[in-house]
Amino acid sequence: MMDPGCTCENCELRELFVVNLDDSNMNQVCDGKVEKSYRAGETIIKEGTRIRDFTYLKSGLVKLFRSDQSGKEQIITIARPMDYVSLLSVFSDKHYNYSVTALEDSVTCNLSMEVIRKLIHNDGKLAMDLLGKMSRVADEIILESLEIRKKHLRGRVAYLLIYFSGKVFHAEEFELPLTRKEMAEYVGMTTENVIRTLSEFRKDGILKIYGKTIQIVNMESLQAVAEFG
Amino acid sequence: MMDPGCTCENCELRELFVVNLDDSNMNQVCDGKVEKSYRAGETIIKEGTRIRDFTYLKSGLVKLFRSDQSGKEQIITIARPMDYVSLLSVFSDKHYNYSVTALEDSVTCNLSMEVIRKLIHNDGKLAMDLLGKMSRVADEIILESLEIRKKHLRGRVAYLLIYFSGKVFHAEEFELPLTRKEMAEYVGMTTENVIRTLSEFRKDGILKIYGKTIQIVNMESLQAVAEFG
DNA sequence: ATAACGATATGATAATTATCAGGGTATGAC
DNA sequence: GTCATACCCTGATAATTATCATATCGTTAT
Repeated sequence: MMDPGCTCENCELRELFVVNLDDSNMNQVCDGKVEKSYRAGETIIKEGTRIRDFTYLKSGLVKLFRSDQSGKEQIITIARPMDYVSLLSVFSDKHYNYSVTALEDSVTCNLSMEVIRKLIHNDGKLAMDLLGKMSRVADEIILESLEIRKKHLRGRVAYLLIYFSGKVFHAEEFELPLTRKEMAEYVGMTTENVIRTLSEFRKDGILKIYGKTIQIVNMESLQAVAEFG
Repeated sequence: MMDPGCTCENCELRELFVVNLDDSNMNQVCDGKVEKSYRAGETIIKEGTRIRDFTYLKSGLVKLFRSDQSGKEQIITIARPMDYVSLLSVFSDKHYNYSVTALEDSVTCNLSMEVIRKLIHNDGKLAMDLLGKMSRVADEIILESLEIRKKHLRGRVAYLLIYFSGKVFHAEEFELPLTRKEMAEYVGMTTENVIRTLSEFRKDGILKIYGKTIQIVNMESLQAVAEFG
């Protein structure tokens, strides 16, 4: 008999994570599954915590970051629905070496690492699937970081705006899910310079800014800045 | 009967890659195996090339890097023996998005991706092993890049010297396997400033420099610089 | 309502880093 | 041998970026 609380059969994640999982395995995963809701700003994972779950983002938006001794934070990446949240150290480490907090209200799906490990042992297709995903995610983070590193301040901010517009919100007008300070922590510059750069873009007629709401008026210019400037 | 050219049984890599591979699988891997030698400076993998092999570094030292349109190179990481060489995109991509060249004379062991894929399908232990390794390698690259990003020039150069001294050569005196230009490409600064910074360390009595040979005279100071300066 | 706080904003200045311009030396091609 | 080329080195200057000071705005706590 099925656990009545198990809704994985209809979960949109099934397709991604467990394309070819048969029903018996499916139920195994489901039994260990926990869904958790978080409000914007809430901590989902705290650096240093023991890794017990394999965590997916079902809806919302989160940031992965780490803090140094002095408490300053560096944002590693931003995860969207269907992304891993516990993506980096899950298979190589006992403890998280980064934190995760919700930027918007979010829901995660937590599967027991225990169960995942067993499944991988028995299901080669799943293993290949996971290797592919991990590989792609790591790849993207590394290339993005190299990309950002070689840009000047204007290019970095432009890059970030294009990222949100194109990859996250699919719109030329959107509400920034990050504070100016967080934007700075993401692309490695100071808060003041993020603000200054946004103001410049506004003066140049590239953007309109209403607090956290950004409207990209001239996408071509912005792209040119991201590319060269 | 065994292929007489197959020497995997005694290969030091066996331990790493195929700890629990049984003899039948072992032979499968061995049959598709090719060992290749490269001279310092030779290209091992060229960005954009189709991925066919799963490549290990058996001996030597190599750099992974990518080049932008204008031909400028960014070094992603340096791989030592027992490291993957094809580490990033192997499981997620058809083509390499980075190049690899030998810094010292090197030998690689190339296994057919085809065979690896099949093995993973059938061997859960191997799959977990690979997931763990990939996870660790990606983790290290990402954390290193964040680490370097938050340092000033002096800290970056110090970091690099400590890396070579501690992780690669296990000695306080060693021959730099990178040119000053490559060091700059690794830590994201200009060649001139790498040279200047090395000179400063020399004037401060932290290093002795004889061309490519570096002797770390005052490791405590160097570590302090890497940490704070 | 007011105080306290954090986020946004801008300007002036200082610090850091890149660029440019000029040296040298070594190495391999011819 | 000498030519070209790539590497190493240094100084002067320009460009970029961070820091510091200050002000406004909005939110929350009291």
